[in-house]
Amino acid sequence: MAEEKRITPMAQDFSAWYIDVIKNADLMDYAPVRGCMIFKPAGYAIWEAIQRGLDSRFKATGHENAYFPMLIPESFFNKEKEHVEGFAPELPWVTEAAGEKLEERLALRPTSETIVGWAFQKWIQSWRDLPVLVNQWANVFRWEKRTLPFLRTSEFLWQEGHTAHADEKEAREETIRMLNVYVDFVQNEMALPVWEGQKTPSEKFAGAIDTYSIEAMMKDGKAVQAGTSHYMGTKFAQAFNIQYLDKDQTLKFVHTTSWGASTRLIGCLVMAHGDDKGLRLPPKIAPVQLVMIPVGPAKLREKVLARFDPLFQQIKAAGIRVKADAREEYSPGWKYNEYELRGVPLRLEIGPRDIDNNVVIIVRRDTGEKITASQDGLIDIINNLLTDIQQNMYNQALQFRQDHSFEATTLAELTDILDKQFGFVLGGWCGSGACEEEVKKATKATARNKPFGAPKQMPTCITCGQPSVATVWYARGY
RNA sequence: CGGGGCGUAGCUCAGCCUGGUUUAGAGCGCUGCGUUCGGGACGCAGAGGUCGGAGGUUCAAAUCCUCUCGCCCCGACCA
Repeated sequence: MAEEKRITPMAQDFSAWYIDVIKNADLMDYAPVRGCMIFKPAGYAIWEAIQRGLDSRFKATGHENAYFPMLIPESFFNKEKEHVEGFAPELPWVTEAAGEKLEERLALRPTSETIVGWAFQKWIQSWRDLPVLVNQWANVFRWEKRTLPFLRTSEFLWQEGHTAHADEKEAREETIRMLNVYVDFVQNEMALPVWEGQKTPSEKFAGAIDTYSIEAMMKDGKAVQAGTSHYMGTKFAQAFNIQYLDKDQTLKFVHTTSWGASTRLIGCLVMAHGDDKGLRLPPKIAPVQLVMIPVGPAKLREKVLARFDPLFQQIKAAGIRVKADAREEYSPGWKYNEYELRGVPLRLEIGPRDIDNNVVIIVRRDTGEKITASQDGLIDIINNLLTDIQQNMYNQALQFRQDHSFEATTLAELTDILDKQFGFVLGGWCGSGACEEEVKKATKATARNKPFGAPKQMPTCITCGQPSVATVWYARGY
């Protein structure tokens, strides 16, 4: 028997499990530079699916794609104090080109507020120029001390939306609109429930007035910020002098927003849906939704393929992302394991007996259930199954989140819950940074966000017992 | 940047402590041929290494010493 690809059980070592899954599912490879990674085709295909889902939503809300340069002059960062303090420590620099030292060194962008601000200043003169609604798909660099594939890498891919508006009201509406776009995408396509809410001041984006996030729960109970949306007020407008002449004939600063989601969504997908057999992809995201595998003895192979091929064409023509794997050098059993590892939602087997009975065998990745399905009306059966898997995966993730959501009224309770059960803990917060800091020191958990529509209002601060100004989710995060 | 682990075949590693029968090995993978094929098949024959790099010790270094580069995991910092 051949050596099996082995995945460390999730319960034994979650980190090892994660690395095993992404390696065995062939999503990535390590790169020669520390903290950088190669997106292999299977991993990049997931990113493309995410891009499609988000991009169509951005277009539908009136945004256009643009592209700004990756190199940003150092002086740009010094124009906004909080921004530079937030990002300076993790910037890689270009200091030399064509064999000569540069007069001003250039940062590899960690985000593009500065260079977008510079451009907006040139583009905006009149109230008629507003709003400006652009998005870019790009790579950015943040030299983090510690890296983890997809979740935290020195270079990552993302989209960043940047908008400029005439007033605060409009800009704030945009901020929440885009937050809701992320909610819609992640919940409906990635089958992941999230808590949308506002970040506490200490967790804000460097340079923002208000930061909002969506927080998803991984299977180790940790939180991942899966998307963010920021209201910048006029901070960047003042830093880059983005002013317009309003209808009342006075010069005014624009109000800007930015919002982003990155390739860490792929890590979310793995950690929130995966199991000990490997990846599980929700059908709407899965690059391959159905894999077809012919089975049976070699002498009957022609008979099988004679039905297999037209069936494949029929399924493909119906718009289902189907892959046929009729390779003879791998046994069916090997293929079953391989595609389970890769997270393909449905597997279809067809052999001589099935052909005689006018059926196929369909196996669900989410439940492992084997279904004998008639070849007549097969397309409807597949489509219904895909819909059902999508819903089931969401329900499973929601159930998991409910099972790992708690509430605490004291720091001792919070510590106890996080140590014994892991998950998200709802608690009150008095508004002081010191209390947040204390929670962090005691539990390594942070205030993830102040959720909209919290399940319950917690009246007193978990740390100091004073009346709370907000109810927050506390959790350890990635 | 601290702590730990590790660099030997494409991959996972053994060999190192105690230097010399090792002509550097194993399993998987890879190539060729044949047999198999309903849950990770098998036989036979092959290809593949300046033992991460640089110095040093020695008659002799994958093995001992020094330096260096890099990777992974765990902490402090972050999407």
